[in-house]
Amino acid sequence: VTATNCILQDVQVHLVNREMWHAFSNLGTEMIITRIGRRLFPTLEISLSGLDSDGRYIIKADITAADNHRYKYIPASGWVPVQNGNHAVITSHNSNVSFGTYEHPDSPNTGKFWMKANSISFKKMKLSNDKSCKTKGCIILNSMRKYQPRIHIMRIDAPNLGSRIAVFPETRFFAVTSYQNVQVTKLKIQNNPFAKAFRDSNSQLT
Amino acid sequence: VTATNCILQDVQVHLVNREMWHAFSNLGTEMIITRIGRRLFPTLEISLSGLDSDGRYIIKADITAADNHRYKYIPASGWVPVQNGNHAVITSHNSNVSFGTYEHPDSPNTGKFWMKANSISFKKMKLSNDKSCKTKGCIILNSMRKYQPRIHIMRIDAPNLGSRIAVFPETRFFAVTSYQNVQVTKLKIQNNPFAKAFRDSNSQLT
DNA sequence: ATGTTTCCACCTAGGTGAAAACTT
DNA sequence: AAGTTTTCACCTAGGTGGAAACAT
Repeated sequence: VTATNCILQDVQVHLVNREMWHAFSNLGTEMIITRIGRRLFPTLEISLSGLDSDGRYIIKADITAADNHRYKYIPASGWVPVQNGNHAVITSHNSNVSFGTYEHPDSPNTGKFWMKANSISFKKMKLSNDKSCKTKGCIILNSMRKYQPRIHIMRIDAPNLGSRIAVFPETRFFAVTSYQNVQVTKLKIQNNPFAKAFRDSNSQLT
Repeated sequence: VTATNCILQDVQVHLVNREMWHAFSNLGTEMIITRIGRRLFPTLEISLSGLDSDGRYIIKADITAADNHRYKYIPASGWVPVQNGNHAVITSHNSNVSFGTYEHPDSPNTGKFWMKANSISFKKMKLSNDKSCKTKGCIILNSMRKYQPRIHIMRIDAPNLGSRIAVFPETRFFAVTSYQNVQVTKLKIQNNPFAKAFRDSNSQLT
C-alpha cells in the first residue's frame, strides 16, 4: 500500500446537479426535518472518475456541522447567529463530527460500476429530528443549525486502501421544521416534482 | 474451515408465505414474463436461523428449469408436456442450470441482521422474456416452461466458508406471457394488492 | 390457431408544502 | 412569540390484469 493509494489521489468527485444546489445556496438552502424523516431537495447527485475499475468501493454521504452556531431567521436580514448579549452563542456542534451516515444502496460495488453511472443519486437519504427515528437511511439533525454534507469514497477490496472525502460548499443547508424563507419555498415548489400541486399556473417553468 | 462450515449445516431456511404459494401451486402457478420485467406474485419471502451472528452473508434467489419439457395448457387437462408423436419433446433445459440470479438488495450483511428480520422479501425481483432487458433485478426465462426458484445463503467473511441452497417445491411455476388458467388469474386478483381494481365486489375477501 | 406485445384504467405506495393545532 | 407536530389534498412513481392489436 503506497501513500498515493491511501488518499485515492486520482479520484475525482463531481456534483452533477451543481447548478440546482447553487440556486438554493444563494438564498440559504433549507431542508425540512421531520419525525419520520424527509428527503433532501435538491438530492445529492455525484459522478466519479479515477477509480480503479477492478477495485471495490463503498460510497457514502454523511452530514457534519457547518459551524457551532444556533441560527434564527429574520425576514429583513436572513439567517443570523443567535447572540447572547454581544457575542454569538457557541455550542458543542463541531465540524468534522458526523451526525449520521447514509451508505449508497448500490454499495459495495466495483470502480467500473460507479464510473459508468452518469449520476450516483442519494435520493433515498432522509433527515429527521427524532433520535428514535428508525426509518432506513435517516440522519438525525437539530433544527435551526447549519450543516455540511460530505461524500466518502472508500476502497475496501483490501485492508487500508484508504478513502477520500469530497465536500461541496454549495450543498450547505439550514435544518428547519418549517420553511423560513418564502423564496426557498417557491424554488422548491418550482423544481421538486412532488410539490407540483403548489405550482402557480401563472409562473410555470417550461 | 471444517466440513461442517462448508455446507452451513445448521442454517434453517423457512418460506414465510408458504400457505399462499401452496394455494397457487395447487392450481399450477403461473408467472407473467414481459419485455420490461414483471414481479413474481406471490413474492419469495423467507426467514433464516442458525447463521453465525458475526458472520457476513450474501442472500440470493435464482431460477432453474424444473424439467426439460415444453408445455401447453389445455383447459380440460391442465398443463401437459408438448408431445412429438408418442414421446415428450426433450429440450436443452437442464435443471441445476441457473437462468439468472437476483441478489437480495440488503446483501451483504451480518448473520444477526438476516436473522432478526421477520421476513426477507425478494419483492423487487422481476421476470422477463427479453434477453436484452436491462431492468435491475431481471431474470430472463422462456415462456411455456416450468421453473424452480432457489434460495442461496453464502458466507463471505473469509474464503471458502461454503454456501447452502434451499429449494421449496411449492414455489415451482410456469412462465407465461398471458395467464392460461382463469383460476390462477382469480387467485392473483384476490391476493395481489396491485390487482385490486379487478376484484369482484361480490366475492371480496374480508 | 396459438402465443406475444402494447396500451390502458385502476390500483398501491409514498413524497410535497399548506394550514391548523399544539407546545413551551 | 417562536418553533414543532399532525393532518391533508395533490402530486409522482410504478405494479395490476384486460383487451385489442400484432406476429408466426
